[in-house]
Amino acid sequence: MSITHDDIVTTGLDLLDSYGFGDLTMRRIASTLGVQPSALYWHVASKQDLLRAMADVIITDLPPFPGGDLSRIPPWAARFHSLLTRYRHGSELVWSVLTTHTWADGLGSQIETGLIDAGIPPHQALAASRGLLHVILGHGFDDDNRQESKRLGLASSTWPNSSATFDEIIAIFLKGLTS
Amino acid sequence: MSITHDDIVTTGLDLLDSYGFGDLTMRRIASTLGVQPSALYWHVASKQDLLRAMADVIITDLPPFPGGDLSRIPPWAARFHSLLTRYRHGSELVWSVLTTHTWADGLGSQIETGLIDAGIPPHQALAASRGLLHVILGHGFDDDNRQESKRLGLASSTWPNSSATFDEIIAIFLKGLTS
DNA sequence: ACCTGAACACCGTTCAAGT
DNA sequence: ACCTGAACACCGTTCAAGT
Repeated sequence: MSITHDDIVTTGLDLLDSYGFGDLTMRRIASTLGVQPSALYWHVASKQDLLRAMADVIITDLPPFPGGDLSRIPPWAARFHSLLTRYRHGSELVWSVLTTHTWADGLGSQIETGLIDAGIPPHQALAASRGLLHVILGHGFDDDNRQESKRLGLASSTWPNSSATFDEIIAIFLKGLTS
Repeated sequence: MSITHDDIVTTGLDLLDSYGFGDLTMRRIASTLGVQPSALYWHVASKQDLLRAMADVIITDLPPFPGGDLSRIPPWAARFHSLLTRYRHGSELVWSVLTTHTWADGLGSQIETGLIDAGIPPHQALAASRGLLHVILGHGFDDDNRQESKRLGLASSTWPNSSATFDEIIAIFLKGLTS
């Protein structure tokens, strides 16, 4: 029986969870699937391509950015945050894909037009959309690394609940946008 | 004449500028210095160690976070941003060092106490300090990548002045903090 | 003290050849 | 159609040995 594209993506996400982003290699995916490394390239154009497909899976349940009503942004952001933290190193993966693809422009401009739709002046909407994305992804990435440090025993001092801190940051940002 | 620790750091920063973060390798640094790769390990414990030293150079002129007066934060943030963009891929480097070192805790808690000093409620100060760092580093990283895309000819549509957008984001964030 | 030489255990990717 | 085998051009790091 043949290996499928989905098998590769699923195995990639599994290994991301158990070994982390830095140790996610094509060769390891291949050997996990019991196949030669070169076999992957029949189903996948490159590692970048695979990472992009994995990121797509992680954020596949992200609802469209809510336009018109600013009060619906915090729950949307919280949802985004929870999707990112569902996989270990999920933020790092999504972030790395976002920065190397036009995907960022897609989501970024989606947020931007949503904000304009909600009455934010256009010259602020671009800045706000970038700030929002960076806060969300940066927080997730930061959480990933802190969790990693704890796992390695180099735990820094106690760290407050991440979701509460995240909500607080979003609240601050939104307040600045509307006042 | 011998190679020095500073030579390695300087060459590393040069190669970062001309080849980017992904192509910054120990072997390339060594060959640029006319030396064997293994020779670097007499002066430097590991690549991580070297990256940390490079990041230190990049942000060496960053003034301490201004406590007490919130109005001094925007120029401080702008200074930080300009230091990050002085080197190509400087944000990526600093960001990667920040997330793997206790350095983040150092700068993070410095910002946190500065905010408390300025009258921000303590339960907001932690969230705000993280948000501020993520906005600054995320923006720089994003700029790096956009510049890179332009350099490779895959330029997306025209992109407004980055510093103005950056200042706008900081302004939004501060307004949310004080209102 | 400082570097070379050689090795170890890896990478991503390509491509002819097999089935 | 799908995979193997073998190679190419790389990595970071270690360590005995040279000077």
